[in-house]
Parts: sequence; structure tokens; C-alpha cells
Amino acid sequence: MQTPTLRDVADAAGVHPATASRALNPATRGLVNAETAKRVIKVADSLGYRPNPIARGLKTAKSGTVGIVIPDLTNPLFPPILRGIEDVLEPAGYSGLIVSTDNDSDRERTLIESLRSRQVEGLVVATALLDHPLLEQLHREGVRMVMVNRRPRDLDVSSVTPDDALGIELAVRHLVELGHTRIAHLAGPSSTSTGVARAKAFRNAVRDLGLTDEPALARECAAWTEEAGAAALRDLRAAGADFTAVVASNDLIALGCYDVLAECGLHAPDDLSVVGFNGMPFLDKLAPPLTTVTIAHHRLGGEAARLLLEAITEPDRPARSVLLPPTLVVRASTAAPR
Amino acid sequence: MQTPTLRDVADAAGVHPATASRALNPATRGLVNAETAKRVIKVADSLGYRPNPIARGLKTAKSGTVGIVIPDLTNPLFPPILRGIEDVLEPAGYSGLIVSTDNDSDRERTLIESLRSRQVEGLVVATALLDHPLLEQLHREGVRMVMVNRRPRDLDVSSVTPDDALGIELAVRHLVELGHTRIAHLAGPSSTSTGVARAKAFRNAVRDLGLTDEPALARECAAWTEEAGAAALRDLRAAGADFTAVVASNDLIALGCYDVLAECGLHAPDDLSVVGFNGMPFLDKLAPPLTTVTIAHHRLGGEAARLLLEAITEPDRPARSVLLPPTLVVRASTAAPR
DNA sequence: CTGAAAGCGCTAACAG
DNA sequence: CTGTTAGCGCTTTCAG
Repeated sequence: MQTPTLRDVADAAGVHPATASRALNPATRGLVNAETAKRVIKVADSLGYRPNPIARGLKTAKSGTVGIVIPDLTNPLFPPILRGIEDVLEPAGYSGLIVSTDNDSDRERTLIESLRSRQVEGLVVATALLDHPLLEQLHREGVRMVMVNRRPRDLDVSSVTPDDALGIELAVRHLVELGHTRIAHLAGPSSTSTGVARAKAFRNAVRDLGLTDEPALARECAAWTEEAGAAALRDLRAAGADFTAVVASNDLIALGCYDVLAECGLHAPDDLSVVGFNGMPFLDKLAPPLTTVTIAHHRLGGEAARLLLEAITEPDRPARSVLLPPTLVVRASTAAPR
Repeated sequence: MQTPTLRDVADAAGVHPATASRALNPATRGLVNAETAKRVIKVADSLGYRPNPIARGLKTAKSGTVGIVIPDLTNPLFPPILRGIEDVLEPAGYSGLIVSTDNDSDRERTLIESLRSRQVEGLVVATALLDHPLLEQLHREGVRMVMVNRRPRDLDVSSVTPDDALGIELAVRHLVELGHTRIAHLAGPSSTSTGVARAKAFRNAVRDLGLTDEPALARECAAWTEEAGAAALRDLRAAGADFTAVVASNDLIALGCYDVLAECGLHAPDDLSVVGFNGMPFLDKLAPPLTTVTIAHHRLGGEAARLLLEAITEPDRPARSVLLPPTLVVRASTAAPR
């Protein structure tokens, strides 16, 4: 026998399917005689009945699902964000459909199309670029969405992002307090809000702390990756820049710095102090353990999910943006300059 | 205007919805006049029509989705497996619904229930325990599934797992060739096939290579975690065991060994050679870089997805088990004993 | 080759 | 409080 339907339950309980439906749905149970409800429920679970949310969705135009759009699952930044999202979604009776765009905008378009055809009620988006036509279009079409980690410029959508300015300031202040005066910055791609915000925050922090802001000490990385970080640092060194510390725009870029140091037979922090950003796992096991600005990624995801659920239940609420405060975790990759 | 339905397309093209349906579905397009089909298709995409897979699923009892059950997304072992799965699913027109059980069997039951109610056509399961009543029950109920990474004992289901025996043999042989004769093993939980298989393989390898198999040199870890690995190594040391190398049953357990060495002011490989298993990312950045047995996790996932699709399209095929060959990656955590 | 009709499993009016 | 009716969007007989 196949999985029983609402009809089977109704027949077995001697009631009409509509009554069974009402009895089984907590929200409408009040409309039904308590006795009948009890009986229906008993029959239902003796038959092992389990409602078919697909059929329900067809009728109610609510799927109980939201789409989660991330660039790359293998980037250790995202699993904790996903966990945070799921931890909020699940108790609310929603489930998340996760897709990985691979930083490919065609793929992103296709995957979001497929999410929409699956009738997701909203989107949590972690792939935002500063200038992101697809997201603008979706927004115009009235798709409910929340940005996490990054956000587009000029788009009135809710978002949950780290307080990049504060994070970078913590990093720079730490280096200045150690005595560094020539500090380089390896910025993330300028196509992302985080890349731009951190680069700008770096310049501000440097000035605020009384150092001079030297453009020659900054490089933009082509991607948020180890390879791009390594390339940027090589470039900086090749240009003859003189610096004793580097603030990397994320941890992977910082790892790229480690690679370059190893190539050159140099060591952190003796030859160069290095600070990362994000607080990936296992950073404490590196050689040397990496000083980094840490974000509570779990919370980042949780807040985003909460905002999305809110947008779903109260569509008229204006967009809100949440900034999560970072903390600096000092480890052995930073020390006073020699 | 809302997203157009098949009816809208049919009306606009001046045909019956049934005809439009046939024209739009490549599989039934042959049943329709080529001209008509062409016209319908043109109208469809001028309207931006996109079929509703939910409604289709309701009728055809096929959802185009499979469930993916993993213990914990934040374990770096799983993202590459997921990638491998998605890379196979997607071109086949399927999508994966990912759930994270958190190693909690109640949660697992609930989540699998919810996947089934969402009409998944099959399951890729990465949470298998050797003795796993829930999976046995699902199997009896005819749920199509494929195990990945681990598998239950005595259950006739398809699986894709690493060749644990070969992997451990590579590790032990490497240590023996370096001159080690007293080698310890930190086994994974004996509730999992990988834990048991690797422990057994260790004993065999030791004997085959002419050493004596000493039970006093083995400990079972309570979990596949850093903490459990550390606890096991502490225990071994406290018991006064004498050994110069340790084969950890996975990389996280090996990281636990690093923690204990650091606590005691000791260093790998001088005081103890350490070998891991899995080939997690960033192992090359550790202090010291970890020698490990590497598995192509991406392929592990890909093969599993392929087997599942096969089981879906040809339900009568017998179960198959695929063993993926590991390779040993030698880094600086192993050296000749002092 | 195409239209008519029925129905997948469920819920939302509307009566009674 | 409960049954009737209708229909979500699509596919699939079955006729024509």
C-alpha cells in the first residue's frame, strides 16, 4: 500500500476529507468538534498519514520553502551561515533549498529561476555584487529577499552584514599598537560591498590612527581566494613596497600571504605580521596561528533567516539592515615589527 | 500579473491546454504538429512561461528532487561530497534537498520524514551507522537510497565508500618504511563502518608488515572530532603506552593529537609522527603540514548521485558498492623515529 | 494530430 | 460543527 492520503484517513475515520483536513491542521482545528478531531488524529497516525506539502502548496500558493543562494559551499565561511539559517527556518516550519552558484552569473540566473519555479517564498542571497542587475530585477518583480554577508549598492533590500568598518579598525589599531607604521592592505574584489567597505575602512583607520594613507600599500585581489591573495602580495613585493604588516580582507587571502612568505623563506610574524578577516575554522592550527577579525557567522545566517520570515509574514515592513559586531582574535601571526 | 500558467499559454496560442502541455514537454512533443509546437513554444517564452514542477509532480508523482542526509555541514569532509552530488544531479534535471542531522537520530528521523513528505525520489545518506534501524526500515519500505562514505552492515543497499583497508595500509607502510615499529591507532567510533574497517585494516597492516599487533596501542575515539581525538591520545599516554607514531582514523582526530602535543610541549614529527585520513582542506598550512590519506570526496559524491539516479530509473537493478582508491599525501608530520 | 474530461492531494469558501 | 463543491496547474487517458 502506498502512503495514505487525506481521503484514506477521512474514510477510515468516517468523516469528510474537508473535516479531516481541518482536524489535522492545528490552525483550523478549532473549527472542529474536539472529539472528532481527536479521533481523526488518532486514525491519521495509526495509518501513518503524512500530509503532502506539495499538494497543499498547490492550493495555498505557499510552499514552506525558501531558497538559499551561496557562491560556494566549499568556502568554510558558508557552512556556519547555513547552519544559522536552518536553525531559524526549521522551528518555523520552513525548509531551505540550497544552491551553489560557483560565482557564475549565468548559473545564478538559472538556479534562481529553478528556485522560483519551485515556488520558494523568499530568498537568502549570499552572492550579492555591488552592482547586481539580476537582484535588481528580482526586487522589481517583488521577490522577497534578504542579503547576507554582502549587499548590493542602491537596492532597498534587507541585509545582515558584518560591521566591516569596525572590524578593519580593530585590526589596524592592533597593528599600530604593536608599533607598526607601514601597513599594507590586500583588498577583496571591488565588485563586492565587503571588498569596498573594508578597503575604505582601512584608509580611514590608517588616517585616524595618525599614519599616512599610501595608495602604494594597497592591492585589490581578483577574488576572495588564497591564490588571488598570494598574487596580490607578490605584486606588492615586486613593486618594492615597504611594509611590516598586512591586513588581508579575508582569511583565505591571508593564507595566500602565508604561501608567499613560505616561497620566499620568510616567516610571520618576524618578517611580516598578518591579520585575516572572518574567523574560519582551524586558523588556530596554522603555522603560525592567524590573528583575525571574527564574525559570528552562525548569527549572521540566523538573523538573515529571521528577517526573511518577517518579510514573508509582514510584506509591508520596510527593509532593514543589520550590522553584526566583529571581535579581534589575537594569535601568533602578529607581533611588533623588527 | 502573476507568473503565467499553462492555460495562459494555451489561450494565447489558441490551443487547448493539453496540446500546449504536449508541445512544451520534449518527451511528448512528437505527438504534436511541428508547426503548432513551434508556435506554442514561441508564445510560451514570449510570455515568460515557466512550468510549475510542483503541479507537475502532483500529477506524475515525480518531484525531480532527491534528499541528501549529512551529519554536519561544518565538517569540511562534506561540502566537497555535496558538490560532487550536485554536479551530477543538476545536468540530470534533479535537485538535491540537503538536511543536516547533527548526529541526532531523532532529528534524522524527523528530517527524513520531511524529505519523504516532500516526495523526494530517493536519498543519498552520509549518516549511516553500522547498525541503523531507521535505514533498515526505510529499505523495507522500498525507499531508494545510496550510502556515501559509510554504510550499514547487513543492508543490501548501494554505497560509495573509500577503500579504508588500502588507505590504512598506505599509512602504516609509510610509517614502517620510515623505521617505526611501535605504531598506535586512534580508531573512529565502532558504531560506524569506517571506524571499524579502519581499525581492522590497521591490525592487518601491522601484522602483514611484520610488527606485532598490540591492543594496548589502540584506542577508540568517542566521535570523529578533534576533542575526541585529543582525549584518546591523552588516555593512551596516561596508560604509559610506548609508541613513536600514530595513525588517526581521520584528520580531525589527528588535529586532536596536535592539541595534545602542544599541551605537553612536544612536537610532530620529532616526538611523534602523525598521519590523518581524508585530506581535508588547509592541512598543508598546519604546523606541521599533516601527512594524510586522501580521498577524492568530490568523486565520492558524484558516484553516489549516479548510483541513485540509476536506481531511480532502473528500480530493478541490484545494489552495487563502489570502493574509491585513496592516495597517501606525505607532508611534514611524519619522519623517522628519533 | 488535437480537444474533452478527469484527477493528482489538499484546502477554502459556502451552505446547511 | 460538518459536508458540498470547486479548483490550485498540470498531465493523461480517451475520443474524435
